[in-house]
Amino acid sequence: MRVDSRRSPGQRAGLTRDAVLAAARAVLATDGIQCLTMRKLAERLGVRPNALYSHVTGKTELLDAILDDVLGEVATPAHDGDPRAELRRLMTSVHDVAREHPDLVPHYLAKRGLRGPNGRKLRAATEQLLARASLPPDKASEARRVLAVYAIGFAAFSETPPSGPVGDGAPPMRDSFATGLEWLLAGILGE
Amino acid sequence: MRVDSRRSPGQRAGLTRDAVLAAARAVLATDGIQCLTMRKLAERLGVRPNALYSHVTGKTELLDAILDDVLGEVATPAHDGDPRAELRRLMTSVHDVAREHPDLVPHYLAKRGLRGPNGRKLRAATEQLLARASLPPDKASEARRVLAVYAIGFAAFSETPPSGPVGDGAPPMRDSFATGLEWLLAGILGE
DNA sequence: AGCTTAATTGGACAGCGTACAGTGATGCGC
DNA sequence: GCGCATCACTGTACGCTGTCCAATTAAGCT
Repeated sequence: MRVDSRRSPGQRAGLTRDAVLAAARAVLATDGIQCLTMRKLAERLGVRPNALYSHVTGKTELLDAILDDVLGEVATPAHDGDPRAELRRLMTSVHDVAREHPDLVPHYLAKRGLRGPNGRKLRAATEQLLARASLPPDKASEARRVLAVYAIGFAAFSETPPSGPVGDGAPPMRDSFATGLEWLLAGILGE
Repeated sequence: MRVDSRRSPGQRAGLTRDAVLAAARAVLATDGIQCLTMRKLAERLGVRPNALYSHVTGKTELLDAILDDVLGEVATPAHDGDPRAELRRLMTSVHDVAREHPDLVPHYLAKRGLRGPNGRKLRAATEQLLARASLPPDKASEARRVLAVYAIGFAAFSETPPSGPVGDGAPPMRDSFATGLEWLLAGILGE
């Protein structure tokens, strides 16, 4: 991936916004968010740091874009399944995706909201499922918020539990997530 | 607060760890976490930045200490009340405190866990309430985790909602929190 | 072919957290 | 009360960060 052929000013490296995003995601996956720095990213792309700013307005926009990309990995619900089952699958998928990209969760929580297109799609899909479960719109948006908070918030706590001595009696995180999710669904949809 | 009298090396400024923490909390409250920098903090205390390192091992420890301080603001539950009501009050207090210190929430979520003494106290209190509601220990720790995730996670989403046009029909955040909390308590304690 | 546009470099700036060595007041043992 | 070790603080500096500006040149359009 690294192309460190020296270039004089004016020479092009053939960068793309997508290439930058892909490289950033690679760094994120292998080295963590601490190492995702403009300079390291540029070095990996064989480019001076400033070059990135031709394809990205800044670091936060970069992170926003990656975040929305990742949100696209969430499994979209079927249009005809049982709403309760689909909601369960959808929120579990959200939770799983969040856990696969732990470094992004704090950034997501800091930005508070699903601003990108994939995020909006996700929000719409959730609300549609709640509507199909015949919740009135205001109840639906309330429930959607509760579910989103729960799914993402849980992911924030899930990684690297301190895990003192081996197996401190607590059930694995994902099972705890499923338990709480059932409670919430019961409250939202009635049992 | 600012004492910018020049000092030559060797002269003392009479700093205390508590003074540093207090000043940090003040900066946090008035200017936000972006402005909470070692240098700005030192300036406010009329001191060179390095001086802080005599009372604090680094910035992250500083934040940890503040975080645990803040956790001390949570209202501790009564020892004899109805467990369900006490749990409701306790988690609402956690949520309120988290909302009052929004900048700390991401740091809390990044650290994942209640490491300081106040945090441990909080955890113990919650688990005790759950035990008094006659949950077996493993169920109790699972439920505690679910509740903590919910209360803190919700706070992460609560501040400055994008709030497009005035009043977009969604109920206020705190009410949504209460609604979801009832759902969870119903699931945990049975209804 | 000429001209505009956009990608890239070189260099720089301000800011960050923090380490190291020196200095001198403070507090403790006698 | 004296001597000495400790510790809080300054001065300086290092390496790192995100980002801006001007100069350079390739690519694309007419």
